[in-house]
Amino acid sequence: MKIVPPGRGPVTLRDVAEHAQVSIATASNALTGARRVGPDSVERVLRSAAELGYRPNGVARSLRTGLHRSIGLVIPDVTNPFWAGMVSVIEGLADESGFQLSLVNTGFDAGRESASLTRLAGSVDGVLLFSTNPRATMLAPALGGGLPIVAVDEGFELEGIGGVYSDNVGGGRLAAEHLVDAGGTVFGLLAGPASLTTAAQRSAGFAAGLAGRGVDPSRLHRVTAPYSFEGGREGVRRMLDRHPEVDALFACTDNQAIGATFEAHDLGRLVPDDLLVCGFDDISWASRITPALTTLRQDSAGMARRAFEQLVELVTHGGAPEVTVFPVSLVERASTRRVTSV
Amino acid sequence: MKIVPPGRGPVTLRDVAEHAQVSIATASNALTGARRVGPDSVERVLRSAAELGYRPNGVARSLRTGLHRSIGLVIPDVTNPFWAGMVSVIEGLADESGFQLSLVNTGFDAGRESASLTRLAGSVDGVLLFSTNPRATMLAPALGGGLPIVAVDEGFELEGIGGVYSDNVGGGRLAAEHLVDAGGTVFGLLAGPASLTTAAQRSAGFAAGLAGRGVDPSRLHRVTAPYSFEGGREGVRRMLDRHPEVDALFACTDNQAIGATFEAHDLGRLVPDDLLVCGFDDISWASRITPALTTLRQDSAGMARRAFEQLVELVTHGGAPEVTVFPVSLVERASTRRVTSV
DNA sequence: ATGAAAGCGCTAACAA
DNA sequence: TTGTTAGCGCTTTCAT
Repeated sequence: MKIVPPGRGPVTLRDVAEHAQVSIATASNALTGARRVGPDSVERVLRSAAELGYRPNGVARSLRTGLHRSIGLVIPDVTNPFWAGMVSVIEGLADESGFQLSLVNTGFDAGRESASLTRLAGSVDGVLLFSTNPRATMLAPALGGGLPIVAVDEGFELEGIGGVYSDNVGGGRLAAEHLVDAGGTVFGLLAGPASLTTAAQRSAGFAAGLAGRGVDPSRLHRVTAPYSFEGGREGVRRMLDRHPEVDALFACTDNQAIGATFEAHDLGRLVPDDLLVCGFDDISWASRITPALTTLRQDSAGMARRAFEQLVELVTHGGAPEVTVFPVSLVERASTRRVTSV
Repeated sequence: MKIVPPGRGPVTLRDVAEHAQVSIATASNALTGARRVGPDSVERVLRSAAELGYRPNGVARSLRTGLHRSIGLVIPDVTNPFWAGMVSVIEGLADESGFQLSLVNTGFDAGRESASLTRLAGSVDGVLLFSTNPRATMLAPALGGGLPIVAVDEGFELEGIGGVYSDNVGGGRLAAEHLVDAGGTVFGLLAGPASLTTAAQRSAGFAAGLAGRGVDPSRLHRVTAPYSFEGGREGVRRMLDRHPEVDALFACTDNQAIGATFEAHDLGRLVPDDLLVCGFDDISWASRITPALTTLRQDSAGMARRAFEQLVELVTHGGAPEVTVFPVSLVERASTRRVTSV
């Protein structure tokens, strides 16, 4: 069982061919099934390969075929539970399909994003891009190579690449309507960095939703903060400092919403009684904290799957890039449910 | 600026050489600095390369040199904040050193772990293995290839591979002593799956610590549960169901401890007054929940850095594998601080 | 200091 | 159905 050849390194296709008494081409075809091979030969080749412990050299194969069976995953922050969940789903799918996953964590740095894209171009067949939305021109070099890209979650303003997004505008509107219905009168919007399309869209949807409910713009106060727990803490502090009359808060992200909830608590403001809070994402921690967080659920698993499948499609059959928008749904929990409700 | 050649694909070294009027070998050497090259040639080559937009083909280079400038990261669950944090640190270091990162998420499946190791063997220079601890024999094929491996966090019982671990036994002991000091009288141990070395070691340390404090073994009750929030919930339910007299709980993981805290709350047991709770890891959520969780802090960033550096050392200079053990420290918070303390 | 050429392991033309 | 052979793009002897 351990016939691993003498001194030298790994077994090559040539070794297998010799051992099976066929040409190297036949060995290759028997293994890959690229063209018909006599049943007897195929049998011998398979046996030899197993016996010698042959492992095809992927690098050589890549050099020859130009394919890598590998995709890149460019993400702003693995530490964020929302993205971590999607990474997990995508990794599972990639593994099933025999693709490797090259992970890049940009830390919201647009420079790293474009740099990694150019670097990945040489070693992956395509990339799933959770963009920090750098100007498209920065990415021209990477895209010039015709690297298939599917943008996910965070929008990416460029023609010719696929996209999988949530209905962020609709979600923002739902949040606004819900907060009004729950008894909010003065509204705080904890937006994300301006460069993030999700932040821009959710904010826009929120403002539109309030307007639709007849809320005067003067009753909407906006603050910008990073997409993180600490961002939420710090953001809400600024918000309540400047506008203590705010009694309903929409955060563009659950991370922020949770941070805001804790900070509000530390500032002596009870959620939901003194402050209604609504987040976005529905990460698992949203339902764990007290009070449980009302939020807009994104179908992250569905988006991850769709994005992966579309990328594989682009890579293997080279179809036309598509854009898919997933609906979001309101998940009502304690953070917007006042006991003293009407 | 856009002299990218006619119709065909990417610029090759040959193109650069021709443009610079030197041999292909000289072009290579000018670019990599492998051997001395006349200053004038080096100048021309560099200019040509820049002008043509030359990007070296990493695959071809790998085939020739046998190096990939890529490392594998095999982890049980990216979704777990503790591991996600380490992934983030490692990714940053890899990027700095010009290594790519191939991520594998095993989902605690030993089969996937060994399968991925064999697959990675062909495309990375080494791997950081957060093992689910399959029998070492399963991995023989992967290791036969002489693939450099550094085990991290979860121990891996095999000679000849590096390791970076926390002092899990010591941590377990500290937890025991602290819970005794905080007023615990009957102890619950929420252990992890038997296959995980961290679970085994922390449990052993905990039992030893109790014994050291003169606690009779009959006052220690043990339950096994997955390393997850839900595992913690479900585990503590079983625990309190069978042994309602338990008034101090040690969970092998913060995730479990937090789940346990919430479940205890739902069962009407106040933490810390009815139940002291101590976790392990010090993930960021530990200090966010109410009551804030007492836990054993691991130096995850330090471990990640050490592991990465050791792996790079093994890959580039092939030194001898080492084992490093990091100390852990008790972080005392509200979950073990009774108001009615002595 | 430079060039010519071999070849890493594999797949895909082209022949037979 | 099978074999022979030409490279994929690069690094690296071996000559010069």
